[in-house]
Amino acid sequence: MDSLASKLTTLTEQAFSALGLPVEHARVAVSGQAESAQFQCNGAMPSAKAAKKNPRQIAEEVIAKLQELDSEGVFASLSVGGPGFINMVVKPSFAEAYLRDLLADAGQGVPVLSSGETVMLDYGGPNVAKAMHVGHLRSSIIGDALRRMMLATGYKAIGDVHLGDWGTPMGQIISELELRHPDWVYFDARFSGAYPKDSPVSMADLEEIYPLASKACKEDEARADKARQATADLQNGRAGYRALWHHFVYVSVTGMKKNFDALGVHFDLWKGEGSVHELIAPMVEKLKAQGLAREDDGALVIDVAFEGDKKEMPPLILYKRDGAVMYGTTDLATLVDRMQENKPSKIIYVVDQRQGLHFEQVFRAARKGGIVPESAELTHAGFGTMNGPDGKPFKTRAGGVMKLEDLIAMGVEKARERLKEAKLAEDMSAAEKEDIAHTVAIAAIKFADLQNNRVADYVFDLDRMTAFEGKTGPYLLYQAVRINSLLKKAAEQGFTPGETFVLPETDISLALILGELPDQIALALKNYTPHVLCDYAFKLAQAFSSFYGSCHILSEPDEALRGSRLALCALTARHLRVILSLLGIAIPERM
RNA sequence: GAUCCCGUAGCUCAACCGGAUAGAGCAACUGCCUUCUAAGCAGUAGGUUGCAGGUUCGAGUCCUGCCGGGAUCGCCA
Repeated sequence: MDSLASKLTTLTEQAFSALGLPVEHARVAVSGQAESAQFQCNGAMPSAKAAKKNPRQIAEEVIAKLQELDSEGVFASLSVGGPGFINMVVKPSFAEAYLRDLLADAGQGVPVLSSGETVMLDYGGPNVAKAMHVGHLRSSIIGDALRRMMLATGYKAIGDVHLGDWGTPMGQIISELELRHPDWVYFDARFSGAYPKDSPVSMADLEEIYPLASKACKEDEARADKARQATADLQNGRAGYRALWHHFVYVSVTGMKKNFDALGVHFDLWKGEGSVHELIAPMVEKLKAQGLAREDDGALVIDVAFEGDKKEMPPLILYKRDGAVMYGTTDLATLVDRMQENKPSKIIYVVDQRQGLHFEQVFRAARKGGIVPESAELTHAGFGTMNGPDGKPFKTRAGGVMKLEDLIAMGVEKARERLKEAKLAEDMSAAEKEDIAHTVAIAAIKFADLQNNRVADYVFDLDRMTAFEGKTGPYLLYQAVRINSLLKKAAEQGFTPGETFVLPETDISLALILGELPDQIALALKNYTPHVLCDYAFKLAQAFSSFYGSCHILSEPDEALRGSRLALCALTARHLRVILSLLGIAIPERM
C-alpha cells in the first residue's frame, strides 16, 4: 500500500518525464503550509539551473502538464507559490477513493519494504550474574520496536539478545566462589564425574557476589590476576568452571525473561558471547593465515586503521596477553556465526553510542577478514544515555544503579495512582485494574523512550511520562480506547462503519493524515528512528480528537456520512493499533 | 591533546534529500462538559535555532573557525 503523497508522486513523475525534467525531483510531500495547500512538490527549483529556466516558469509548465494528464480529476487546484513551489489540493473524491482502498488493504496500510531479506538485530545485551538495570531499557525497547517494524514490512527479522556471558566478570565471580568455597566439587581439577544439576548459587547470590568481587579485583592486583586466570581457564574449557558457568547463565536468564516479559520485549535467539567460543580459534587461524593478525606486546591484534583516517584507530585485540578473549573477539566470531547460520543482508546493533569506536573496529576487522561481505549492511544504531530529571545519568536516590524491575514497579505504582485520581477503571475487578495499570505503565515508559531521537541523550522523568495529558503513551491509549468504545456504542445502536467515504470539509484533514501511514513507517525504518512513528501516532490522535470534537457521529442523520465517519473512526483505531504494535505498545480493551 | 556527538520557546523535544511564516507537549493565560470517555477540544502568549563568517535562488540543516556540554581514545563490557 502506497501513501496518498506517493500516489501523487506517480503523477508528477509522469509530468516531469514528459517535460524532460529529472524525475528524481518529482517527489510530492505533505505540505508544510496547511493553509495554502495539502501537498507540495519542490522539484521545479532544483530543476531550474540545468534547464536554464526560471523555476516559477518550470512550475507553471509542470502544472499545465499535470492538468493535461489528470483525466481522472485528481486535483481541485494547482498553483505556484513563492520561488517555485507547486502547491496541490486534491478533490475529496480522490481522497475518498484512496481511503476505500486503504480500508480494504490486507496489509492494514503497512508498506511492503522487503521480500523476505534476513536482518538480524542485536539488542538487550543483558549481562549474566548482574541484575538488569536502566541501561538495558533503551536497547531493549528500541531494538524490539525495530524488529517489529522490520518483521511487519516483509523482512525476516531475527532478534538476538546477545548475552554478556564470557568476559572478565565471569572469572571474577568464579574466583570469588573458589576463595569462599574451595571445597566445592567444581574447583576440584581432578574430578571427572557429573556435576550437580542444581545451581549452588541463586540470582540473589550472584547479584551480591559480583560487585564485591569486582571491587576486590580493582583494589588488589593479585586478586585481579586470579580472576584473569579464572577467565582464561573458563574460556579454555576447564570443566568445573564451565559447569558453574552454565548455572550462572541458567539462573540469570530466568531473571532476565521476567524483565523482558514485563516489558513485552521479544527475542528469537538467546545466544551469547560464549555461544561462539568454538568459532574463535579457527577464525583467528584464518586471520593469521591472511596475514592480518600480528603479535603486539604479548597480545594478538588485528590492525584496522586506514591510510586516510582522521581519528586514531587502535587495533582490535583478539587475544589478551593472558590468552583470554575480549568482547571484540566474541563480537567478530558472532559475525562469523551469523553469516554462516543466517546469511543476513543487514545486521543492526542497538547499543549505547559510547560503543561507537568499538563497533567501528569490529566492522572494519570483519570487512578486512572477509567475514562480512561489503554487500551486507553493518549498522551501529547507537543511542544516547538516559539521564535523570537533573540532567545527570539516571540513578536511585541513594546514588546507585536502579534495577529495571524496580523501575517498572515504580511506573506501575504511578499508573495506579493516576488511574485512581482520574476515577478510571473503577468498576473493574482488582485483577483487571492491576492489568491496566501495568499496560499503562509500560506504554508510558516505552513511548517516553521511543519518542526521543535515538542518538540524543534523554531525560527520564517518571512523573512527566505517566502524566495522563499531552504527548504520552497513556494519552494514545486513551484515544484508542475511546474510539473503540464509540464503535461499540455505535454497534449497539445498529450502526456499522461504511465501506466507502464521504469527506466534507470537516473530515478531510483527518483523512489526509490517515493517508500518511505508509510513508511514516518507511521513514521510521530508513534511519532506524522509531520516534518518527511516535510523532505520527500523536499527530493522528490529535487530528482524531479534533474531528471528534467538531463532528457528532452517532447523531448524524445522513446515513452515508455517518457510515463514512464511523469508517474514519475504525481506520484511525486500526492505524493506532498498528503503530502501537510496531512500537511494542499494547492497548487495553477498556479503561 | 585528538576524534565523535549534542547546543532550537522558561522546561522536555520535533523539523523527511537544503525548501515558504522553525513546529509539538509541559508550565502560563482565555474560552468550551444537560449528546459519542474533558486523560479532551478551540484559542492567546512565548524564538537573533550557542557565536562569527562562508557556500546558493533558498541554511536550524552543508563548509570553516570559535564558545559551551557530553563521550571515546589497547589488554573492562
